[in-house]
Amino acid sequence: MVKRTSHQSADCLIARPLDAIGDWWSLLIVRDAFDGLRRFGEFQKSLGVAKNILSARLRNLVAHGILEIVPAPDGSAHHEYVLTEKGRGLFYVLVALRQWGETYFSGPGEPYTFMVDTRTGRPIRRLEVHAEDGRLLAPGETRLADFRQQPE
Amino acid sequence: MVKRTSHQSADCLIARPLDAIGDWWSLLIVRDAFDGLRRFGEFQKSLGVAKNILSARLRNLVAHGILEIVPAPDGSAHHEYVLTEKGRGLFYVLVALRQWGETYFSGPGEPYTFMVDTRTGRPIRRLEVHAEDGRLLAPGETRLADFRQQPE
DNA sequence: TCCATTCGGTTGCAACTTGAAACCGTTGCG
DNA sequence: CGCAACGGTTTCAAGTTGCAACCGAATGGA
Repeated sequence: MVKRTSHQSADCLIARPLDAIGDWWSLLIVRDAFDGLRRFGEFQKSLGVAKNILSARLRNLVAHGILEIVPAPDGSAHHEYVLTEKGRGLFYVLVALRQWGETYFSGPGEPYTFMVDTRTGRPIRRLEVHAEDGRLLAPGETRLADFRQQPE
Repeated sequence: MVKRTSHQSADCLIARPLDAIGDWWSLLIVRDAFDGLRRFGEFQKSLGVAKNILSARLRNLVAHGILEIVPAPDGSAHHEYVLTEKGRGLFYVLVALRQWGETYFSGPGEPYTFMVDTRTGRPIRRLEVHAEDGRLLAPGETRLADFRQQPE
């Protein structure tokens, strides 16, 4: 997608995930996959993206092990795209993005939706970052550490 | 950045944050801002991005209220870019991305870094999604609900 | 004081990417 | 069979990216 070979950031563990995802469309595809969408046509209708772009993004997501192609559920000759375990790991990224969106982008009067617990239908809690000892950490109360600095 | 006016997804609360951020570079800029970088040149050196691109991304982040320009700390005539409250809200997105990266992209033998509590130097906990009643929710155990379906 | 260098960009331009539309083989279906 | 829908690929114009050159203001040094 992007030529990341040239720009070796100190922190590849943000850049490489971003590179694997590919672009914004891909993340919206993953979101739709969480919503149960599986077929090329479903994604295309939901996102309104050009078919060649969708095709390329799906191929990239499969190549990076985020989606996988499963033969067919109903014996149809068409295949479907489903999230892998790795792909389901992006759940937390989507929750974080969505809560940020809820906080800063939900204008009044808009069709406001939010995430609820499927079982109870009640809203989920906000994400929190906790220290090992359980203390709540605010943005900025963390830093990056080399593994050698860590007691194991 | 991207013409999102035409593709009205059912769930704007993922798409609009993505649109506000702009692109991958922008998220790396925000990450660097969390690491304490503030100056144009610092971002440029850290990311290795072309100056016109960096310039455009910084302008966009400021326009969306994620960064703000502050005059100068040391009386210098140059200004600096710092995270706003809204920008600091992206912390959870970065933590989620990074934990996903740690899980699936840290090859053995690589310079492995991870997030630690600044106070204790110990690793932070993994993000979790909790229901209102505190139950731990796995990926897929949530759905989107319209506010009208919600008891208040 | 004067010159050189760094900082923080803008501009020009070639290469690449994106996206709308047309096309196309296969599948499902009456 | 015939025909529409599915799941793409191809084409091509328009837009974006990124390298490199440039540039003015601020800083530093002799």
